[in-house]
Amino acid sequence: MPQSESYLARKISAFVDLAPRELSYLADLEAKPIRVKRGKELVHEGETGQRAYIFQSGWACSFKSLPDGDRQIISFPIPGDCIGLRSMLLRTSDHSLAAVTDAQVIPVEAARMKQLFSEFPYLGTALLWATSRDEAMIVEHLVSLGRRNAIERTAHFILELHDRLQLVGLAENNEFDCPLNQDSFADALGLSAIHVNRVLRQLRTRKLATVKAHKITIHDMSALKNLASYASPKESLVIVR
Amino acid sequence: MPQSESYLARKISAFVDLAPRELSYLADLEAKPIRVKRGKELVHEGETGQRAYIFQSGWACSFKSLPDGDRQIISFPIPGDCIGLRSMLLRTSDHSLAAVTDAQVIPVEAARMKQLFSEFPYLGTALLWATSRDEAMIVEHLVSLGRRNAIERTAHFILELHDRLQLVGLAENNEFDCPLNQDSFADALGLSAIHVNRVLRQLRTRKLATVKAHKITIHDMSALKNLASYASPKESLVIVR
DNA sequence: CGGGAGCTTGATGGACCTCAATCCCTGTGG
DNA sequence: CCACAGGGATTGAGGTCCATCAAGCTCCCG
Repeated sequence: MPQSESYLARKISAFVDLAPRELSYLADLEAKPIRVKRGKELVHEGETGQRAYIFQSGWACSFKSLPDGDRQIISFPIPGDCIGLRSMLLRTSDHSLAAVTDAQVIPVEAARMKQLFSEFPYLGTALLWATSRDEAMIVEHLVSLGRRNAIERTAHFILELHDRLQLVGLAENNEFDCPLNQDSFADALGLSAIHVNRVLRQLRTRKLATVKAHKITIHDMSALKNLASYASPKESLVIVR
Repeated sequence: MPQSESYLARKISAFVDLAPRELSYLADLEAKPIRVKRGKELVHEGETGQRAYIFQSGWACSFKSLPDGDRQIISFPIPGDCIGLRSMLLRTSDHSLAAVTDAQVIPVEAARMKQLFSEFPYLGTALLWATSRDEAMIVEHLVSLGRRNAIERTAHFILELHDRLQLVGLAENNEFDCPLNQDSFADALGLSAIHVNRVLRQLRTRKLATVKAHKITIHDMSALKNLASYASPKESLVIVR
């Protein structure tokens, strides 16, 4: 998308007002995205030499692999997300990061990030806030895996995707593009792909949501939220300038 | 434990050298702990007005409750842990925090924390690093819930507890005190208490570990690690002073 | 000595996995 | 235009893991 404002700026601006200087610094930072092919592994688990990534277009997934070949997907970064801010403090990455679709990303070196925090502390705080929000979603994901059954878990996941995409303007009329196949769903939800299929069919049959052909449509938002016991995140940044 | 140095200082010092000024600031910060009774809920989900807590003694648990009464435990804060640093940026807390045993904690107001970060940035970074480490463990917990079966999950959990306690000197000879009952295990591991019981019996029978009467003993560390596909965290702080 | 919380064990059933086969769609080369 | 291949989606059958229900047990503490 050709745009005057990045997805990240849009996301942050939904909650706090950035000064023109901050916006232009951000625009400068995001000026030269790197193109990444679908399937490319940006970060490999255990790798050293951290950098953060700001996603401008495309989807990715962060995951951990187990010895038996299984993998658990932690989250799906989407445009506007800033990945790896936390693990910049750790010597080695605790998870892998791969592009799900062709994507454009901004790699941000640790030194650059330090500069951002010292020169634009409020912008830095806003970034931290945005990533804290993502961490909170990881916790919610953990709750899903621990205490929700397959259909609740799937419903919750769909609603979460919807809210995240809506925040950056990539969802409209309870509908959004989604490049994830049923294997990806399975690896995120801790289910088998086959069972994901059955669950999706059930959601379709019950006229709650349709997942197919790279597009997800939510037919009955309130029933779906009810099924998943889903509460929309309504946080806002608490630190004042 | 009567001590000249706090658990938090000990944990941080295991990885980075703090200056005497930083250590004394920390000691000052931790001078007046609050006593908390077993079962006391320090933070309630959805509550506003955040503060952080540094644990000096006792165990706690952070968890989220579901409408049907189930709960999922996110983590068990132990002495030396700093809780709620992340959620200080969010208006409302995304989870509850309750004391599992009688405990002593240091509540830290947002203003105080800001002061710490501006006056002792390196100490602040070290704190962030320590909490990042905890976040990484939450991710590992998520992987357990998604992709490990009951016995692997339980083994992994025990090993994680062991490593965390060892780091602050609360585990010796593959043995440590643990106030958690089987219900707590169940709520953390996403299992029923009954199944936890069977799994623990199996661990005992297979001479891997014994969990009983507030004490956990690991009999065969390498076999247990192998079963859980557990890798000890070996991070260190990457930012230099 | 009584009560209660937590632990233990058995039996049954359901949710979800695994294996296997078929089908559909899309892209590719002849 | 068609044949073909391959990834993904779909459906069925059978088995496993773990939840649930129900009951007794043990230990601690008043």
